[in-house]
Amino acid sequence: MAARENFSRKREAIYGILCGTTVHPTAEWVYEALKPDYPDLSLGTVYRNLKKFCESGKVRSVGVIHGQEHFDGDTTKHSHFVCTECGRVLDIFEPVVPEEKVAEIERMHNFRIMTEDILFNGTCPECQVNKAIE
Amino acid sequence: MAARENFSRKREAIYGILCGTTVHPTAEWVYEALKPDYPDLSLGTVYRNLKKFCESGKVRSVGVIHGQEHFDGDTTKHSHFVCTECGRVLDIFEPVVPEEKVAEIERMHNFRIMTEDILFNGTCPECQVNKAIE
DNA sequence: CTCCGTGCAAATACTTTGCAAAGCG
DNA sequence: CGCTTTGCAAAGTATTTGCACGGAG
Repeated sequence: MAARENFSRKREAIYGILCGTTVHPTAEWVYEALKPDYPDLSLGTVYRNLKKFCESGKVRSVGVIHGQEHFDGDTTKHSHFVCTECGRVLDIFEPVVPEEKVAEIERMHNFRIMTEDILFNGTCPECQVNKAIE
Repeated sequence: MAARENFSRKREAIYGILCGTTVHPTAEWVYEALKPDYPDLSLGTVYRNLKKFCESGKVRSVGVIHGQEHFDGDTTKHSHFVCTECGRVLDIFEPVVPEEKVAEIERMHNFRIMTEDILFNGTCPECQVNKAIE
């Protein structure tokens, strides 16, 4: 490899790209996106770091969509929309579950709720247009 | 095999067990549960039928949890709670997302929303007790 | 005979892991 | 030097698929 680009350089890059995109990438996507700048990057490293980020809470998993896990560098509370046509994952920042509803469920079932994953499925604007054209 | 238990018998059994349990099983679980009664059942058949059920809408996927897809024979609208300790998946029948909220999001983003997957993560009553004991 | 459903095993797809080499302080 | 991070390739796990056979109409 070139010279001295080890240590956290790659890790930072992985984290950076996660925070700098809104596409909710897969490990593969991150790998491909970083390869030009880090030609010797390995997919295993991407997986390892993504896992680490999730465990430490710096990154959040959107869930497994079409067999691949998608990640999100934005850990603030928000929901997602998955287009069943193109597979795109989009953000929904409007709150959808009232706080008191969660508290109520915790009380009724005696659950301790830590996080919530809200996923809407349907057709995104672009794909609605495309379908209309065909 | 015994004699004449082919055709849709196994398919019915798979569907039946999905509707008759509340554990939100994986393919593997269904396979194990049915093996005593259908010793020649194959895992591939379970996967094939689960997929078919999901496509036809008779069964719903709860999502991939700990690397395995979980299914639900109850397709009425409800949410789920996943215990991060034991992995259990429990039902929440209280509505959590107000209808009008969904309509509002559809309008604002121009999405066409077909389904929603609501997943809460946390600790179930049993595991809270177990953790308290340790 | 034809079609559908199946068992079995091979093939995929995604992700994890062991190990030795290399970076940083 | 000791600890961390990585590349690489092998291993692992979950799921899908090809093919030939068996049962139903």
